[in-house]
Amino acid sequence: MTNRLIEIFEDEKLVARIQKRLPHLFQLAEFESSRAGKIGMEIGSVRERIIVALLIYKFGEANVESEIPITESEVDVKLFGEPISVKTITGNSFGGVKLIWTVDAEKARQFSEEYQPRCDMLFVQINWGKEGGLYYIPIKVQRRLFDKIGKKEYIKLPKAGTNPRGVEITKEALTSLVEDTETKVIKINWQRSEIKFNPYKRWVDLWKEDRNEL
Amino acid sequence: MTNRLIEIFEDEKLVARIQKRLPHLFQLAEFESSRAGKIGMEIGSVRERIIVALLIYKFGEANVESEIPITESEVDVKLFGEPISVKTITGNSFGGVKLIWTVDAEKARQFSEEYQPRCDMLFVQINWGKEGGLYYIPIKVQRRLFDKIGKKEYIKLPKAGTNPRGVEITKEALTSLVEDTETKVIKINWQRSEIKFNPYKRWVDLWKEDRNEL
DNA sequence: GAAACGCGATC
DNA sequence: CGATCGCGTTT
Repeated sequence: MTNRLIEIFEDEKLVARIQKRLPHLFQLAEFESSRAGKIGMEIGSVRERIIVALLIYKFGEANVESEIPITESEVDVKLFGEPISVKTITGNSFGGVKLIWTVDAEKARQFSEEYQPRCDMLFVQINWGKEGGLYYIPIKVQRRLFDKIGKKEYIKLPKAGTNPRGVEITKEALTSLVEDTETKVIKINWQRSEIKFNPYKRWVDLWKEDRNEL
Repeated sequence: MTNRLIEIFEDEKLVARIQKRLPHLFQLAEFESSRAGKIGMEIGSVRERIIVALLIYKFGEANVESEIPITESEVDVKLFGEPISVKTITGNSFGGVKLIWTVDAEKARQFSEEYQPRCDMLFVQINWGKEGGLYYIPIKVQRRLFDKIGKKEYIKLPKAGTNPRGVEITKEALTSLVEDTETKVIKINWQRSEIKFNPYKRWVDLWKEDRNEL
């Protein structure tokens, strides 16, 4: 199977559409995943849905397998049968991206012993008011770097005595992946649009509504 | 400040509305928090929004402070200035409810040394096809039990060498809280209604849409 | 009942 | 930077 993800990056009209529209869609996602203006980590799942919808838009429902259990490790979606992991992060730094959401010291160490890149990755760097991008990091790029620098430089274990959320890829490794010549990117200028949103209104209306069937 | 939460449980029309409508609203929440029919833990935040909307519906926006950062520990909302924690769980057992989402062994132990109940609790037991309920567990009930049985029987630490998500209240403690004579309950018969939902449709439509401003 | 697992922002 | 924290379901 040749890799089809690359077609997104070569489709000029689609690239333009992504550049125009992704910031707006991700902003909607923020409203729906926030409380008191602070974004929850579950934003990641909503953004993933937006990226999967992009795959469906480009390749058609028949070629996008989205029926993957929500707690499946690593794989989020399959395109023409090939697994893809979707990861998103906000800011200038490439630090903090989790490979697995495990904190227990022994389990984390065990993971790091067994880990090997297994999945193409779609990585979105959000950077409001600045530049970021949508990156396609092929599995072969990940493997090449992993084999070159080794797990000690590639994987960052949760620090004991603190309150982390999982095992990370090091900032240095992710930076190398993103800069690799075989990594594809669509640069995105993250401008906000104006949106008003009240997360409770919908539910208050449903509580108020007079309907006999409910 | 006398406690106003109790008014929900004494308002017969509201009780009837909750019994009729909560299952439907929580079912909507499930669709929006699922992938491949499996529910993600973030369902808790959506259900919380539904419960907060209920407070707004009953007491008015002016008396419900919902502007609390999403990563605030323990407190989810304030009613007439009093903090409330909202917790939800599915099933027959009262096990697995987290007091804090910390797994690191040292931090978890430290939490258990310092913990004391500080918040009224609204607890929803979902039990599809069976009976469950919406419980109001006053802080004084929590404190009385905590002082009686002690932290060792009240708090369950994450088990080392496994992959847990945090520090729990023991099943035995939560069962006692729920059965306390000062705990209020609205019994709920969790019947499902029929709903169709495609989590990607909305986003695919937004990708397709032809709009110049986007 | 025990053990598995998802999702990064913020101060 | 280095530290903090939210949300339970499923097999």
